[in-house]
Amino acid sequence: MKTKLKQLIINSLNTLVADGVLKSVPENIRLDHAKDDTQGDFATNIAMLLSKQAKCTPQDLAKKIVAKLEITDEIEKIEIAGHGFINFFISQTSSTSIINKILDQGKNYGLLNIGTGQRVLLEFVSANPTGPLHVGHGRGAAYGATLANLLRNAGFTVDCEYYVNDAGRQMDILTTSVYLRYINTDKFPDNGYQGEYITAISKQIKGIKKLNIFTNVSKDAKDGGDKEKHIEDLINNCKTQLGDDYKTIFNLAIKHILADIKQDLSEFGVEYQQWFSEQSLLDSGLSKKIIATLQASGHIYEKQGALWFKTTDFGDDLDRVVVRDNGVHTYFASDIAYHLEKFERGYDKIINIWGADHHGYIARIKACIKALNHNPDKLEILLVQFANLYRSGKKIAMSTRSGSFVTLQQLRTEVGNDAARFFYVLRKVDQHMDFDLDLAKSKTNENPIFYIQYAHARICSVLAKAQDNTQAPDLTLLNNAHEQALIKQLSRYLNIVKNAVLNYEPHILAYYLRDLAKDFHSYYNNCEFLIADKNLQASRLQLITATQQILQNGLTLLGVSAPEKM
RNA sequence: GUCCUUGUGGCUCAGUUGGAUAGAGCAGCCGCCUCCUAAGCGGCAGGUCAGUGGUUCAAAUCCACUCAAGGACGCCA
Repeated sequence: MKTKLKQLIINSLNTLVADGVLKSVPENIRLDHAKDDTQGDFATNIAMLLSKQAKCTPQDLAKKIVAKLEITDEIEKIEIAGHGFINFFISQTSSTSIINKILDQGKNYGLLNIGTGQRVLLEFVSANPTGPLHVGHGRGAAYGATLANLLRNAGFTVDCEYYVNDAGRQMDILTTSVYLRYINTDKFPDNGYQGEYITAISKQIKGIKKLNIFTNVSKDAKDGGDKEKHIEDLINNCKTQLGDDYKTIFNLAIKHILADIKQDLSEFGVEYQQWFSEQSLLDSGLSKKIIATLQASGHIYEKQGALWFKTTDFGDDLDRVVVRDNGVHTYFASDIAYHLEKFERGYDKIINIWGADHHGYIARIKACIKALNHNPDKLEILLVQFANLYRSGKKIAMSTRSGSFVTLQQLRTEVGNDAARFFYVLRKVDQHMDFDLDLAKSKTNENPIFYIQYAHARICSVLAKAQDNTQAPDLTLLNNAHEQALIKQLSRYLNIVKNAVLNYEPHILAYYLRDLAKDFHSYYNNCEFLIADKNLQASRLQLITATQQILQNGLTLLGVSAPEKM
């Protein structure tokens, strides 16, 4: 309908160009859904845009455009508003046709072909495997999974990937922490991982010697020493004294934690196609090879015993270290290799969803992509702001290291998967989010997810009670204000889904579903469906069945269930 | 100090990419179950869109500056 109208407008403009009124026709014509009934169904601002060119007032130009407009029977009337808007009123048979379209296509209604044939790599969460996921990760998980759904719905082939940081110092701290719990020392370091899950893992260790690894160790912070040095010494003792057993403990720890994370995400409806190990980049030598390549091409230089990437050549404000003077590769070195690897896998689009704290990394990652002769525009980095957690009106401080945090799993069991998925996605990602635990836990109607699901359940309930009706529906009977509002809302769905995916903004869909549910609840309270007039009943049931379908399709995209009963 | 994000009723947030009288939910007040699920509906009240200037037919939206909040700026991961 919209494209048809656009074509009619373009035709009209073209004849005006031929008549010498206009010089040229713009490529893009705005045709929006009007927000008010008095403004018709669609509105265009074209007359205002071109009035200067036509050297007349917007109103006069609008009149000329309308005069040249071919009237089809789908258009009921056309009005020119005071400012120069041209408002189109669509005939009823044409507007109700959306109902049949939705019913015909069912689950497939809303599929788009924007991304047909394009492959997307979507990386998200990628939390360090040093402990369970907490509520901050939950936001990235919900957003990423929903974005994947939207992209697939738009025709893209999407691979979701989790980058596992299973290399580096944090892994040593993890391993040492587990061992310290195993030997059950009372001298646990400040800088170790103190969560209870560490103790749980340590109980799985069997047949490894309990040694005193506190010999020749510098003081911890609480004794006036340096906590970094303290744990460094412990790690070294652990490694040298345990030998091969160290690796055993390491493997045990990471296996457990990863299994936990996978299960957690899976229960949250978040599935990955790939889990990419950082260690594999070191093992395969790819990391080393790339550094050599970059060194050969002059992008990496040596200073004070360390290797530096000249990211300033590509817009970064400082050069960055890739290999420390002790020979250890930095996290950044792995990241370069990882991203190169991603590019070489041949995706059309690479999307990273990062926590807002990684903001400083964008410039340097894009820099090395340029240095490696790839197109940095292929990589899109989306930042998700932190979710602050509030309990009893107070912000909860969280730290993985100290073990004081609310896990994603705790949140899920407290508020339920549906509410959690929806709540997370209800905010724009670049918006700081206050997650009020008490509010989310209180199962009242303050949570909009119940409102939407309730609308769906109500429709199911009505349809279940409806007896078989052989009467054919006559959609022209759907002419009261509630019905027209609902029909209009349904006709917005395609556009909503399109906007949500193009902008990577699932919240657009979330808000739409709430609006749709509102129109339905209003209809429900004002009109009866199961009535004596079987003809009208059949028509109304068609309308709410279409509504049910859209609610279902939309909720599915958001990863939320559409219950038949509540 | 440099960079990023944000600033919209008492609270939490939308605002279809520059459009028509700035919208929801919660909290407040007043109404609606003999009826398909009251987890619902209807109504009232509540705003100088942080501020100033600019761009144009039109600015919450774009530009500049100011103010305020949060974050990022390691040979950490």
